[in-house]
Amino acid sequence: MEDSMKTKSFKESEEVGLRRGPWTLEEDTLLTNYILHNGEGRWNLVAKSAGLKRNGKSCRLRWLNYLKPDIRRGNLTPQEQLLILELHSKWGNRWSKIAQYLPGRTDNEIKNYWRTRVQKQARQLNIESNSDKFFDAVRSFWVPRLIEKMEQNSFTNCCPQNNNNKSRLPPQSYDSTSTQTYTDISSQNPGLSNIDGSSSSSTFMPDLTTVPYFIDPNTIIDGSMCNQEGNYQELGGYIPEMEEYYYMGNSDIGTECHVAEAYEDVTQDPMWNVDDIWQFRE
DNA sequence: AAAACAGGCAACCGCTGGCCC
DNA sequence: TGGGCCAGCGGTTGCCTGTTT
Repeated sequence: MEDSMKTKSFKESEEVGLRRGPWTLEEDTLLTNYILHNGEGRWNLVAKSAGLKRNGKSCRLRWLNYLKPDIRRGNLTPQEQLLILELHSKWGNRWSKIAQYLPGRTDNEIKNYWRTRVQKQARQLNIESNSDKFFDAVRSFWVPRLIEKMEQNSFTNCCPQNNNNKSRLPPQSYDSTSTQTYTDISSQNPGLSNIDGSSSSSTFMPDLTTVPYFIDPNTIIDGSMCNQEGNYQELGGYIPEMEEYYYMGNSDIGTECHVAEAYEDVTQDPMWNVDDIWQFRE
């Protein structure tokens, strides 16, 4: 970005007395209270009416990315990461479109995740993050590990008797040449067809009948989740085009619901081991 | 203990398209 | 039809914080 343009914008903001930079608690409160009482409406009007010295754009961004009550914060779950990988393979950098499939997550958050985590992994392999080679690497190594994490988390967090049992499932070894199959989510969700309208043939998604989606990190239990009242509910995701949630059925969970105390932060894990890196660097 | 560095993320920017007059 | 306004989008920047030296 040219400095001259930046300077111009900055001066323009200053000339009309608009604030920039990080939001204060007071500003957050003003904006939140105003929107809760009056709705979103026109953002420039919102900014003025709420008594904020911000432009409408800034208010909109702050509300949508931070203040909105249904925003989910915290690390992305393996399920969400899988979905992002899948959807990005279909749509590329269409962050807002991808965000529609991750309730409570913002396009900004997903974009940041991609740029900081995914592109970092690509750099480790010394390949372009949008290249076929990188997608191959993701399919062969990253996805299986995410699934492994999901299974481990599910196992760790389920069933009280298991929590007392120090043994763990043996780590599954995923061979990149294995015939493990992944079912295209688009075959079950019309809204997820490829951009060109075809059904996907090279997607990352595991079989939906075995993998839970949109697990709340704080309420995982054996492939299901507890609502705030502690009641069990099955996992699902929101399909914007159909304006409905889909659910992962066939769960033979008991009715007792236990909230997991901790959730392993899989986003910090390196997705490749040394062998993987050598294989893709040759 | 302090400086340097790196990573994460909130916030900004310009561009685009839709709507209205 | 064209100009102005606005919302939404994706790209980029820069600050803050944690880690390393």
